[in-house]
Amino acid sequence: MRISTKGRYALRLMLDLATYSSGEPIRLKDVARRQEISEKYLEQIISVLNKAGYVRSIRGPQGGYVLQKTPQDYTVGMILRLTEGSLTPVECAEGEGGLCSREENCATRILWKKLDEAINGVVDHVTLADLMEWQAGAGDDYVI
Amino acid sequence: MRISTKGRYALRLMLDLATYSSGEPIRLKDVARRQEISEKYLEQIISVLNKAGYVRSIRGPQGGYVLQKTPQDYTVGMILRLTEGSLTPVECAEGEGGLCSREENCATRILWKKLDEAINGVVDHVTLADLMEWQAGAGDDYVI
DNA sequence: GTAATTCCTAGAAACTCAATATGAATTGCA
DNA sequence: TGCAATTCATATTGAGTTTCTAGGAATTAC
Repeated sequence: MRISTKGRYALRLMLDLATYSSGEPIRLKDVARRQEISEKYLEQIISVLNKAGYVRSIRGPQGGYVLQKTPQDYTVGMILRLTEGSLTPVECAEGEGGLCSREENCATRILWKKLDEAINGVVDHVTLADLMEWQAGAGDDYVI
Repeated sequence: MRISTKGRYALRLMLDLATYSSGEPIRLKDVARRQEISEKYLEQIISVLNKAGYVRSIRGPQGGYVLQKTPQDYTVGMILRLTEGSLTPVECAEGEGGLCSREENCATRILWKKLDEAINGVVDHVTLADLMEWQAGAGDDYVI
């Protein structure tokens, strides 16, 4: 039950854009160098974020990317779900059901729903702005 | 970030053994029929549970499996970790660290630790006995 | 001794992951 | 106007994982 590199890199990418934001567009090459991630792989990842309107791209020399909104407008859940797909641990735990004949009286489904809620409780309440604060060193005593 | 069928089947297998326990050993063939899971696949899964001492096997005719302990002695976390491997969402969030050069001031690591705690908070507090109760229909108003 | 069961190992088809490769499109600037 | 820097789009690939299936060996109640 691992978060893939795609989701993790997307998060670091967005956090990098937030951290090094200065009005000027930020080149992917610089993100790749700072985060030690392949630039080509980052291209694929940011393409998803771009199509979703999470970042704005400027082409050509002096081009790059900027965040579309402020860091507190992006939850970790938004970014992970976009790049990673659903975060629900079991398919039958999302939506209203109808996927499984065993659904009535299915004890494990109740379990998966609880697990889903616990995961959402974290990812939907932490924002890029929180990550920036934690980065500054105050992370250990932050409580959700 | 999905739980694989192996972990889910292991849980249903253990729950089935708990539910249909009667002193007599329970044949895998019956579990397979009730749970609609391939018997051959179940063999592989129960082999892990057997080696870990979670179930006891009786060979030969009238053979089968029985739970080694009572249902409240098995947490969902024990069963999933055994069959699924670690449940930690990102490798660097388990143990004491030393895996990553970026570790100091790594905001995302703090996030992954929080997510890990949230997941453990569910799986380490729900037992097979809880699942049995939920199966009986009282699931919806159960609160951890 | 036979049939019912568990036990063991190998293999295979499909899928996912984590990139890499190649080149086209766009555009600021000399 | 043309060059170079950047984003954009698509295809491919190698490794690994998942989810089984296959075949048979070992054990044992009757």
